[in-house]
Amino acid sequence: MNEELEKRIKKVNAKKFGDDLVGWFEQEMRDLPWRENQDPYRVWVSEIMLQQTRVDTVIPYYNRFMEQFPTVEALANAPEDQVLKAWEGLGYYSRARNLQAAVREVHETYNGIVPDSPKEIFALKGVGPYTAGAILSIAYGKPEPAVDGNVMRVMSRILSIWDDIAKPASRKVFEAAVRELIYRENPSYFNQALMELGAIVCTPTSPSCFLCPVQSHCAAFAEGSQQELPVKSKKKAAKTVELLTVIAENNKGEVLVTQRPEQGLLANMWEFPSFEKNGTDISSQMSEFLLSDYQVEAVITDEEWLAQDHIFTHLIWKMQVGRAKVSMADTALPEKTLWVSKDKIEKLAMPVSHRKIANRWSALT
DNA sequence: GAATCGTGGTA
DNA sequence: TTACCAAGATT
Repeated sequence: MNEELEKRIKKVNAKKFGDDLVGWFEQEMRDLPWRENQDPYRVWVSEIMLQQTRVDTVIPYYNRFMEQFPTVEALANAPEDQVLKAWEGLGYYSRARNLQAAVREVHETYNGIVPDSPKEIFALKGVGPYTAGAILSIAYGKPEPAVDGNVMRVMSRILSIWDDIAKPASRKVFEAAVRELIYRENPSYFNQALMELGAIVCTPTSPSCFLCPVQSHCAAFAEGSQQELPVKSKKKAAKTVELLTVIAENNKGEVLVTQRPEQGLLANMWEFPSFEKNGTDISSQMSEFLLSDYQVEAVITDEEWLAQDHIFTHLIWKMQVGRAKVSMADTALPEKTLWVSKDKIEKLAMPVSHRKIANRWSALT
């Protein structure tokens, strides 16, 4: 941290800043399910779900999840496919697998008690610097920084910090700043208030400075630079991949599905057989694919192909979905491949694009 | 340090 | 429509 910034931090009246911020939070905080109590497990689950995900999106998932897996023990003992299914639609599915792996470690190593030391919490799978600080402060009241995107935005304005917040190294600057300013009377509310302020008042575009409880402490407001902060570099555009996807039905009304590899994109999720398009003879590509990869003989039916896009952050799938009639192959299927009925396909965890395709297939009655 | 890893909402 | 955004972690 440079001396310039150190000087600005010293100039902030930390006591009054905390009083103003936490006082505002006590008045304005939203009534959210994970604020019901300070159960470390409940706090933990909420923080994992909230990673890169909006509050409104998380709420219904969180309520269902806590009903299904109310305790460390319940989640530790649950089948993994059930946990993944509970996560369906939330995205970043490694969060679900890492969470369960970490919960199992807490169950076995810590007798079901979420540890309260920075070193032990940080060592848990899926728990990084932000989440460790969030659990320590919110569940255990420890004065640890919890620096997320909100906190970087708010503090960049309060302290006029022009570091590029898209760069990983910048987080440390903000952690150091928060360490100096943290409200030791109530670290939990202080951290939550910084995030709440970022979500409600100190928004990315057109912040509502006129109703900000810490306006008088804000360097950016004083110099009129709140619209220019934080500095955030742009990310590169997503690549597009063209896929062919097949709804392959047998004569029992079942469809072929396969489970993705346990590493990488959409790990362990179920999907309809798909492959990268290579040319214009898509029907023949598809029957060759079914034969070579699944030992299934099929006739591509002569119906119109439907389009389904799947937009990721760094990737776009443009999918063309065809249907195939399989003359019942009693030969064994490859590993992690199944014939499933409409009832069964609902229970599998699928990414949104394939879930939409499944729903369209089911609607064909 | 840059790339990877989802999804739905919004300007 | 495009681009960006949202309580980040892992590789």
